[in-house]
Formats: sequence, C-alpha cells, structure tokens
Amino acid sequence: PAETKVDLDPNNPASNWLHAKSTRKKRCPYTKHQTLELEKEFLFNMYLSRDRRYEVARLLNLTERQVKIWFQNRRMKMKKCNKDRPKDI
Amino acid sequence: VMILRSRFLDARRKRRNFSKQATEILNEYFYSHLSNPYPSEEAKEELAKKCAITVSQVSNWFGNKRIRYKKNIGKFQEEANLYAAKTAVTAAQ
DNA sequence: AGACTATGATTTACGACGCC
DNA sequence: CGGCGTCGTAAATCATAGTC
Repeated sequence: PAETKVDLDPNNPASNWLHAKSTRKKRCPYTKHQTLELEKEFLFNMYLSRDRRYEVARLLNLTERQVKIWFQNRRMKMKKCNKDRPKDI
Repeated sequence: VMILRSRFLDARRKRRNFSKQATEILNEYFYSHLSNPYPSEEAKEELAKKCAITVSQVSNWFGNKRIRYKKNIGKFQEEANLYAAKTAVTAAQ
C-alpha cells in the first residue's frame, strides 16, 4: 500500500480556483516595431477612434481587437505607474 | 529629465528578493487560504504594510504564487505542510 | 566564472461588470 | 442590444538575483 502518488486534484488542498478557458488565445509577444508604433499612437491620443484603430491594426498586422485591448492595457499601465509613483521627477 | 525618468522606470526590473520575513508572511496567508488564495484589496493593503512592500507587489506575488503552485503542486508540498503545521500551532495557542 | 534555477515584474488576452 | 470603458486576473515571458 504505497499511495505515494501526488495529489493533482483529488485531495482536499482544493485547487478549485482553476481558471483559463480552453479557447483562450495563447499570449503572443508583439515585435519591437509593433510596440513602438502602438506607443507612438498612444502618445498622440490615449483613446482610439474606430477609424484610427482600423488603420493601426492594418499597418501593424494586428486585429482590431488586439489593438483595442492593447490600448486598454496601456491605460491601466499608465494608471498603475501613477499610483506607485505619485510624485514627479 | 526624460533619461532620469526612464531609468527610474527601468529600475523596476532591477528587483531585489523580498525579505525572509515578508515571504514568510505572504506564504502564511497563501497556505492558510489555499481554498481561495485571493486576498481582498484591504487584505492586500494589510499584507503590504506588514511586509513593507507595495500593494502591487503583493498582487504580483499572489499572481506568481497561484500559477506556480498550480503548475506543480508536488514541488510545493513540503512548503505547504510546513506552513500548515505552523498555522496549526499558532491557532492552538 | 558560467550554467542553471528561483523569483519579482511586465506583457497579452479575457471574463465580469458598468455606462451610455 | 452592442460596444467600448475599467478592474482583476491567468498565463507566458522577460530580466535579473541567487545558487551550485
């Protein structure tokens, strides 16, 4: 009666906090060029119009959804930076 | 000025490992809430204060811990037992 | 010193929920 | 209703610290 096998799910440790839908797209790091262009666009305006989004997506070979989400994430990043470092340099 | 600013931001990646005491506190919370290791904003603030780190760092720590624990529960078994025993003793007295 | 591992931080991609 | 907003997070990846 060994029973030495590790508990991957049956036991009580209760790892019911699993997440992740199987349909989720794997994270794909953007190229330097893509990131640079997105940053430039963000500097120009933090919020993207529908037309502008279409253009940026076409130019960078990303989907409009990816561009939209990139801007959302970028705004959150800016907010987080301001929170962690309130004072100016 | 911009150079200084960017250097400050880059410096975030020049991290230092947290102190042993801070890691101890975070692990105690994690293993005593294993069924739901998602501290509230208030709990994060309290942990941050006790550990002398920022709330963001607490969030990062839990994010990393949850995924790394889930990815290899076996590797963390010993650590889990250790903290389980520790909190049991604490609870006993 | 160099290879390898641990760990904190950052980057994509969503789900949940809100507002218009 | 639909679409874009924020918030919190998963998961992958990055960059460096720590160890052997």
